[in-house]
Amino acid sequence: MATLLWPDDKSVQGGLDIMSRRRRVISELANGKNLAVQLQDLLQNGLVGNGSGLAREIIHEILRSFTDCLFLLSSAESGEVCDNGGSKDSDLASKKRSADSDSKNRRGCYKRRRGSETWTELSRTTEDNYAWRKYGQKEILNAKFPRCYFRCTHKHDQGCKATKQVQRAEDDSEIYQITYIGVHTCKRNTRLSPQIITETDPWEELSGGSKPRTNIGHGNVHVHVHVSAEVKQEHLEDTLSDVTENSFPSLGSIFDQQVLADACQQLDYLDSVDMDAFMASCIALDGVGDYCEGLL
DNA sequence: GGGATTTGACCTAG
DNA sequence: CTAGGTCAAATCCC
Repeated sequence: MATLLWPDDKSVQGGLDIMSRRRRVISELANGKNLAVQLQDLLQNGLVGNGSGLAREIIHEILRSFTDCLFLLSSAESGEVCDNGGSKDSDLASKKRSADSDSKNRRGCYKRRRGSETWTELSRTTEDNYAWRKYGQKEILNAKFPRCYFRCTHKHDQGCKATKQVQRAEDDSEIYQITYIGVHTCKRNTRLSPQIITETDPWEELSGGSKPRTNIGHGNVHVHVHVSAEVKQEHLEDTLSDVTENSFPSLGSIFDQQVLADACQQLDYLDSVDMDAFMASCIALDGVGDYCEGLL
């Protein structure tokens, strides 16, 4: 599914026309469907050799495909183009050069970006398959832990406006609430192959320390409905409700939440999955793709 | 030396 | 007025 070429920043920010968007959605869905079929074949033949790793890669691509489709569809619905921050200088160097009056007066000039392209995940890891650069940390009122602010590493070289905020959950400090704001418009070459979720202490990483600074991820499934194996079912259901009811209101009816929940859970438990159930999940996801395609 | 992080200042939205 | 989001100089680290 690496076949989807993300447009450059301008084309996204300027808004894709309906036909382009439609073509991309169809392309993504077709790709997802093909991958689901590949996965089905793979599973029918048994996961011998490195089949398990391959299956995992295919799964991640399928999930990413649906994620991208949802983004395309949701932004088409709302008609919004998140051009926030457009008033900001995008060129750090020129900002420095223009110095003094101008740049200093503009410091802090920004628009808050919380809009329809915002969603929240609960996860035991702060990592995902993107490269993030931390740009701030704030103590939040009545919050036990500070909130950390990340922007895409490619903000300047590719104009990617994606940001995320990471905050430890109050009640369960093992869980991180990750709010993603904006869609990645950078090219996907920064993404790594999916990897296994690790048990490292992400907060230690956030707070500095000797670990690598670039948050290039482990397999924190990049789908709105990410579920790490340890997150409880109610978290999953909350997230699903949030996604379908708030982020994609008119898409909500497409998804049988339980079907998706089961599917996602099965995908995360690949190692110990019941193959029949897993196959059913793949078919369910494939069905979602068919349904979307039918709508277009 | 260059890229990433830290952190106080700055600014806006509510 | 204040909480929260961002900037950017200083600092860290490879």
